Amino acid sequence: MSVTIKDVAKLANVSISTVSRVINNSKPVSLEARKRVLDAIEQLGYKPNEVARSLVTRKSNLIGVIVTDIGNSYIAEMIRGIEEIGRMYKYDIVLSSSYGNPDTEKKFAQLLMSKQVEGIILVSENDKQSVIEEIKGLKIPFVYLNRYYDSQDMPTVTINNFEASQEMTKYLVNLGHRNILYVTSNEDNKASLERFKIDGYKKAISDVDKAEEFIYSVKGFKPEDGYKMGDKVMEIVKENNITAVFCCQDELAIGFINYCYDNGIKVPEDISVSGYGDTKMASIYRPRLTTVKEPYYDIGAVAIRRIIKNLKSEEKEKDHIYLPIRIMKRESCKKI
Amino acid sequence: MSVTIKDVAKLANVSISTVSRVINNSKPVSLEARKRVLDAIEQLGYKPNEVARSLVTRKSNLIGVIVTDIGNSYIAEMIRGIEEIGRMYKYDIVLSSSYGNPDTEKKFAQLLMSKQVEGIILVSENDKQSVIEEIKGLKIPFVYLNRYYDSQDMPTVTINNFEASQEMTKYLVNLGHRNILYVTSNEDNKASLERFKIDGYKKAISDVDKAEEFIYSVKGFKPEDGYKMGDKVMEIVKENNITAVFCCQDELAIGFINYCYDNGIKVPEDISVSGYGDTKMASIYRPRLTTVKEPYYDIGAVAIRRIIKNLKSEEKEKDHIYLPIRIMKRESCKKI
DNA sequence: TTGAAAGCGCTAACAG
DNA sequence: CTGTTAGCGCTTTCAA
Repeated sequence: MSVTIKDVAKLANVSISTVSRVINNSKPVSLEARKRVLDAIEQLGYKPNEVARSLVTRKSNLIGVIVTDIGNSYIAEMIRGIEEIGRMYKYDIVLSSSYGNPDTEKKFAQLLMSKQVEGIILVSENDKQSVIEEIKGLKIPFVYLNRYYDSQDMPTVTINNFEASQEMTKYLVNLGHRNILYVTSNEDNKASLERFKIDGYKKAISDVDKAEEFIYSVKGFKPEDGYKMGDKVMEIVKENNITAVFCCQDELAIGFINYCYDNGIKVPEDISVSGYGDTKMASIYRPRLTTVKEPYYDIGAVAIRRIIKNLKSEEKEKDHIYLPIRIMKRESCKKI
Repeated sequence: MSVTIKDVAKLANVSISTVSRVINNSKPVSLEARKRVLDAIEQLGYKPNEVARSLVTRKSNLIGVIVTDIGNSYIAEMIRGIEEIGRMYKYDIVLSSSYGNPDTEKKFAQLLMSKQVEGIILVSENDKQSVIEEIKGLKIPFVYLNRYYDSQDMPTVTINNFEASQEMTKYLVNLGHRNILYVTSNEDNKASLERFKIDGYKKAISDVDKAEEFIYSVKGFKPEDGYKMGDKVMEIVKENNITAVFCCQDELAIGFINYCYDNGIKVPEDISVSGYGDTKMASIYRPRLTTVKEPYYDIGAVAIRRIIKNLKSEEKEKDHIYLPIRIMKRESCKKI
């Protein structure tokens, strides 16, 4: 069997309490005893059993992370932030993928609870309030991350979508574009963040003479959806002399550029296209995608820092934390 | 505090042993008692404390996964496989990112041990034997996954790189290419899997009349590296009438195609380019990348299944498991 | 079929 | 400064 605190105590000729004390630096121990203990630990290769420790301290040093799908690069990026910062505070993360199913999200939350995780970060892509309620009921620190939907009075960390969208539109305007098509998705859902983005777009447009609003709504956020919308979008583009298409997500933008590529339409020569998110793809793809940088890594990092802070201080902070965005000026949008 | 087995026992008017028995179905319990217990559990919303359970059973139902960087899409894909299959067997995964540092890998292995993980999967990108030795010394089931380096007598799951490379080369030959440049990386390292891939390439070339070997070696595996090699590669291409470039990794291929894009060289019209891996990018990028599908999801899935099998049966299986590959015939390579 | 009791490995009073 | 002891919540003999 593996070596326990008892073995160390015996070898060092002290009681297990003393060993515990030196491991945790919880109480003064004579130099001499400490040395003997340390030697014994070294000699036996002793590692405290964290499970036993957790049982008594009720601290597992585990944070549960429930995500939709780690295959999404933006989620992977968030997890990087979560993991890296968590590590700094000696927290490990246990990962579960819900693949978007709210019931699975709930089930995982319960599962994680029974593993005694100290906090939960939920990266969701749906707007089911019931999941949030369930997790809130768990009475452990909790941060909710959702790229698509808004959740009232939830601890979360996001960007200011109104400003982000406005900024991007302004940038396009500065490039000389006047007829800019904003492609939105699921904007009918009241919880959708799209309403802020649309407002930001509208605001920017309304601030400019001779600029006109054009909004087109599609279903879905995937590259395929961006591809499929191609025909219709190009129709609108032609009818209205549109020179720039601002897509509400990078994936959509890339799908649309793929459509353009396949149909002999040159980006940005024939039309400028911008995205939103700055997923990994955006900078590797050609043409490099002009987009809004939503700082996924930082979002994850701040989320876990919040949880840890909460764990330490018991005091709740304000619910929303807004992180700054940046316009990534790349090749897919050109001056006209 | 949260409800414990005692509370359930009290409410159900039985001893805690009985409660334990019904939870675990470990011993017969009278129908009547069982019902009372079940009711009590229901009523109190009791969930067993897994930490306490682990302490006595020495089963944590946790598998430790150490990866280089979850930001690599192929690694994310492996993790998906690991997580999804692990879940089926009620295992949770705890994730650590080493960012390629061998010492960190070792440290995490120890950390995971103290959390009582039942097995470890290491997704590494270096060839440090010492890490493997360390983890082997932990005496828990362990699978080693490495896309770049070969590890003798390690439990692992891979593809047959010789065959994969041979297949791809054959495919290019069938497309009509005779002068095919194979771009390798780090081939000087004895542990590199490149030697198998190079051999596969050579074999395929030598099987064809009028086909000649061209091998170019670069440093690194990233898109940037693929980009940087562009000038030199195009020089070689021109000198030798090369019509196809077979890159040893997708990332390299994409970087190279980016170079081509930026320099007005059309792929596949001017030159065919193939990759290796079939990372997520390969099918989204334009032109869609012709490549070897290395089944990352399955690799992860099989890896954890091995661990679980091992846990159950104590018997060791053979060390290497080979998964089948596929040539993904897409747009970046054309017939000539 | 059931309950009492002994731990799993550790921390944290408490007494000295 | 140190040792003894009582648990943490649960599983598992052992007797009944």
